[in-house]
Amino acid sequence: MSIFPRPQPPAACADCRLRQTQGFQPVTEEELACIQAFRSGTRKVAAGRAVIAELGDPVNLFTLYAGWAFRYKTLSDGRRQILNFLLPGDFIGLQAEFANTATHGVEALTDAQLCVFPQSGLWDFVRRNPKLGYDITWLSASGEQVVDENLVTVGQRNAAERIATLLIRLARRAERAGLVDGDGAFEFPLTQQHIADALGLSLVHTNKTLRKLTQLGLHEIRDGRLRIVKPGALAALADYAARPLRPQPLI
Amino acid sequence: MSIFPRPQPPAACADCRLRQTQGFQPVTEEELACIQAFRSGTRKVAAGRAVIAELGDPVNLFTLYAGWAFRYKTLSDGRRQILNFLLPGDFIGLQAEFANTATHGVEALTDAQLCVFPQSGLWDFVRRNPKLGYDITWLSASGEQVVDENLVTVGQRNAAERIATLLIRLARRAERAGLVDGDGAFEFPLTQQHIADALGLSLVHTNKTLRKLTQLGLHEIRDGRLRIVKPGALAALADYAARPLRPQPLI
DNA sequence: CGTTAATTTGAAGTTTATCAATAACAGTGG
DNA sequence: CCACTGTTATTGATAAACTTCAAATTAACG
Repeated sequence: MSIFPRPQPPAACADCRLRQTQGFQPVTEEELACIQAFRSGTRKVAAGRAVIAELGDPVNLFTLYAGWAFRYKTLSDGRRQILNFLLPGDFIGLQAEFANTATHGVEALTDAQLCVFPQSGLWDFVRRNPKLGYDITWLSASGEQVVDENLVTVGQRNAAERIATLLIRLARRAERAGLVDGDGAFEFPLTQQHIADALGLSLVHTNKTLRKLTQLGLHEIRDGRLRIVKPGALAALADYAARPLRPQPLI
Repeated sequence: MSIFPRPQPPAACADCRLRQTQGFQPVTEEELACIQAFRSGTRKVAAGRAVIAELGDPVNLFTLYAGWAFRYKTLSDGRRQILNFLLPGDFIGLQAEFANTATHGVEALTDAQLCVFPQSGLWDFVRRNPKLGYDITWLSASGEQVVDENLVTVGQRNAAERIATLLIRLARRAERAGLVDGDGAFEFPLTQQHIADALGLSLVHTNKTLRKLTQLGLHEIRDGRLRIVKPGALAALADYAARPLRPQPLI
């Protein structure tokens, strides 16, 4: 029995656990019905397995309901770049939808539960409910912002700054997703290899730098959980100006 | 008189020079009318001036009609990351729209001509014409793909590979935008500093690496124009698999 | 022309990668 | 419960890539 349960999405979207949190925008009854009608099912993906294969034609869109995942791209010689991490509520598969073929893979970082939507139904869904189409644009634009940030991090920051930036941003997003518990810690399923691949660093250098930050007392990783110990110091290192994360649409 | 004229957008969207090329998806009469009604004017921005200020509340969306621009973010100590380059037909300002405050700046790389749309009118525009809303999602998702690629480049490739990747991708996009002339060359307004800022390299190292590629005969930059001399060799260096660029929606 | 911006080059210094190995840990079957 | 096995984390040593500093050359422009 895991300490991090991964509940299956309920049959009725109205009972969605995520919608009961502050992290997501409210919807009308009618919108909820549209979303429910659009959803074709649910799926469980085990940790380490593909949600979307890096090559091949995707046929589904997903909303991550529980667990963690990440988007990545691989070069032909095996080098892998993690583009971003996905948390509950994130919408998956849009880029592929508009490229008609997957341009990146999505892998489950933990066991994950997903809501499934048929790719072929997207246009119809948007046509019937422009507001939800607008929400999808919102999600797409905000996904791009996350990647923008990551590009700045990888392009301009040194190793310590990169790690500080990653930790602090994940903590913010985990907070919005309601994953942070009473003592300020949250599940942190990334291995150092994931961190390295996300930040464009070697595994060894990632380890040494992470260790340095730990010894400075900036953060703690124990039992698969991360706690930010000195938010101010980490934020300074990351050149991070806190702005409140806004609730996001949930499809 | 410049060798690269920057025509002003015509009064009627029906006369749009861009729509006469193969690079963009066709629209119906009705859609064209919606776009025309959405457009609030045109604007000229001189090379080096801001299209969207990095801080502050943006009030407009734009389509780049002629000229080049780039999106960027700056850290508080001045380090700058160029997120991507913008070519004619690219839509500008979506991310800011959904963040309600600019999260990045957009600067004209050359003199630029733009079509202007009121930010506040976007929802109404989408509501009236879901198909065009869908197109905007398309543009947003495809913008994210470009940034995805750049993140892979900066995170995983070495200096020579980064430069090869940048040159080859810009050449592809320039081709789609109809900017490549008979002898396979196109306007290339980037300074080495821009290249460095886009690739996360120092100016000096960018110069030395660029020079090395030139001496290998892979490309030529002369009189502000770039010609790819050995596409195959450049593509191999960039681990680039050519896939035809699809026509994009044009708002 | 004269002035500023952009490019080019050499030399020295730092960061990060690579190599090689060990230690800690998690899960499995006996 | 323990040995076994594969994954993950840690550490030291060396090499390579890249940055920084400083300065000269070339190009662009009013």
